[in-house]
Amino acid sequence: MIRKNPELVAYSEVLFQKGVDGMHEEEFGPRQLILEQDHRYTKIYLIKKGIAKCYILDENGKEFIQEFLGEGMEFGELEIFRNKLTICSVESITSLKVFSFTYSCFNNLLKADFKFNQLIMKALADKIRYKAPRHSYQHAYPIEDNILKLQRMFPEITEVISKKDIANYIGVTPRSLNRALKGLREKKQSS
Amino acid sequence: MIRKNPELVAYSEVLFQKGVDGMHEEEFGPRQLILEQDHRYTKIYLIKKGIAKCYILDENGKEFIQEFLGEGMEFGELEIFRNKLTICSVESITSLKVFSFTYSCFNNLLKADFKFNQLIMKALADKIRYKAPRHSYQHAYPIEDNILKLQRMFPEITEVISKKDIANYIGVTPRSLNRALKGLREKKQSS
DNA sequence: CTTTAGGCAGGACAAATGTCCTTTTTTGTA
DNA sequence: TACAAAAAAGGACATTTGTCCTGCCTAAAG
Repeated sequence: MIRKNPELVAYSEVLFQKGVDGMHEEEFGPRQLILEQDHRYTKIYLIKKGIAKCYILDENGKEFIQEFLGEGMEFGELEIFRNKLTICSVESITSLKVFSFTYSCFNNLLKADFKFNQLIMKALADKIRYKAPRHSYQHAYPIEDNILKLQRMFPEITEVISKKDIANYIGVTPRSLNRALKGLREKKQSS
Repeated sequence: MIRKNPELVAYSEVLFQKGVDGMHEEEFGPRQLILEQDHRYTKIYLIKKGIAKCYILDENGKEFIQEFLGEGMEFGELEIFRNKLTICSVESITSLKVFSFTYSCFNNLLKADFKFNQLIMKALADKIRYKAPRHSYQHAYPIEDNILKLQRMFPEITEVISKKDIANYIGVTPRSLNRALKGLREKKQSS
């Protein structure tokens, strides 16, 4: 559930070593807002190290977390294909090391480097494959089942990510998350 | 909410006229299962005419509709990038005319035809942009608001798509959909 | 004309989740 | 160590949504 893409980060490292024009290394501290929803940017980012969250804020100020981004995940890339505003905000959770690509650099790579093109294509397809079942699962199953699934897939989750973020990821209030966690504790004891 | 991509269908028409190898025209009747979840296929489809639904079935047999596909929408393409099983089933609603691409044809086009490559890249990005806010909106707002939004964006929806499908698209039971519709009718009267 | 199957509407109740608080625990800092 | 601020836990109640039925209506088939 903290998504990764080692292949893409490895290949980007190679490109960077080659001195591709328009690629840079950058760093961010924890809890920094990197992209803001409904804005326009001119760079694409790829995480080398650290964790970020990508979320949508609705008009009531509730945040709905789309995904947690780990090594090799890129963001800000959707806006290059159509000239549109960002749909998500991205904020670092831990401190972050990233590669940044200028738009023209990214476009050049897509055109001239078929391996890069393929990797980005795969990354987009993975994002779709990831998003689709997630929401239907969350809708169709009670909160407790969602928590169990999370814990199975990523046991150390509570050590890295706050309760509030976990609740926003599952799409429930912290109150409901607590209730479900209590329910699970009780079931565990009695068994 | 019935998504379209005229640019892609127009360009595919051009490719087909050129006689690209591995492209075919096919037709389906209404309510036909074209792709089944958790299976492997060797073709990619692109809708020329008609409407289909793309949905996920969970273990309890509930279906959650991901999107309604109209002209220019492609499906079966996610599985070509990673060698994986389909995550959705796709079923025609009306009768359907489609182009089909064999995997090798599709791969060749991606590699040799940059315009095609770009169009597919855009289509993937659009799918992501479409899915993200949809689920967060559905989660964050009551059913009535979701219905109003649907009706605003697509007034003739009830003429094409059954109540059950609409409910499965919003992610609620038909009972809840009815309740919400009744609520809306009452509000309308009193105003 | 009757029969039957399927879609649609809705009543009654149960269960899940949200809202609004208060209390407890943890954490960071003077 | 002590204090303030933030995060987490949970009680009480309201609201939303689901489940399980029943009945109505329509259309297609005998």
